[in-house]
Amino acid sequence: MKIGEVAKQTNLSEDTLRYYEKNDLIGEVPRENGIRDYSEQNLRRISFVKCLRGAEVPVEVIRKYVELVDAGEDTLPERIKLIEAQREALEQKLAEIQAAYDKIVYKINYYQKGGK
Amino acid sequence: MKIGEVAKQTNLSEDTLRYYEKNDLIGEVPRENGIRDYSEQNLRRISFVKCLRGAEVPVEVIRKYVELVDAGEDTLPERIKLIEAQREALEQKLAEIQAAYDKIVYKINYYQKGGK
DNA sequence: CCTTGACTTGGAGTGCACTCCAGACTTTAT
DNA sequence: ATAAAGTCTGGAGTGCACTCCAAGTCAAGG
Repeated sequence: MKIGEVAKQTNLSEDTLRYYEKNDLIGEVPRENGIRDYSEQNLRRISFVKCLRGAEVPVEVIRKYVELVDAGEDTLPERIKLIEAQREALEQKLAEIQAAYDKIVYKINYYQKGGK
Repeated sequence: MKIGEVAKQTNLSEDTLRYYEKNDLIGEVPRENGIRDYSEQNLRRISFVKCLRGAEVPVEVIRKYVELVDAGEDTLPERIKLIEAQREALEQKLAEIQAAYDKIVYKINYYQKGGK
């Protein structure tokens, strides 16, 4: 699948896809006459990356993670460590967003009851 | 309360506090001989701003909001509109982070059961 | 054959939210 | 009185994650 199609389907820009590739987030992308022809592999990784990026996991963290994956099985403990750290970070971010959300909902109710 | 103290208590840097002020996020800050002496008002607003920023609500949105607040009561409908939009944005972000979180937890379990 | 459109690269530019700094002033402690 | 610690301003610098661009290649249609 060529880059235009992938961009359309994932809702990522072509530039972003190239940027991810250049930063080793999606591994090797096969070419035909120099033109990218994304594999299923690539597509799965793109969707994984997109998901993590949606939660603002930094590019550098994702890069580190896929590097470990590609380095083979003996990186498992390290991978788990990395991913646990991210889990905690996400948990905290969830809590923070929830807090802001609550504050906002409270304000809406307050307003609608005719508060100052 | 002087800036150093505020910084310590809020865990924001002094630079960040000055930056927020310059960008009209916390309103007027009284001075004594040119030195900031934050009021209770100021402190409450700082904590509000900090909360929203923790959820990555853009500075510009917060600025707009406090501008409306300071403009008086007839901005209420507009305020509610703004805040509702943010509520939706936060809801979506919550969902995205939850999705990433789930994917990550899944991977951890997978790994710990001895997956590839 | 020639144009059109999708694709390539490397590198520069953008926007956001800080973050740091120089040089000056004040307040506090000795 | 003087040194040290805290604060001030304006402006420059940073890091991240894109985003845009120029100049070129390639394949398909008229």
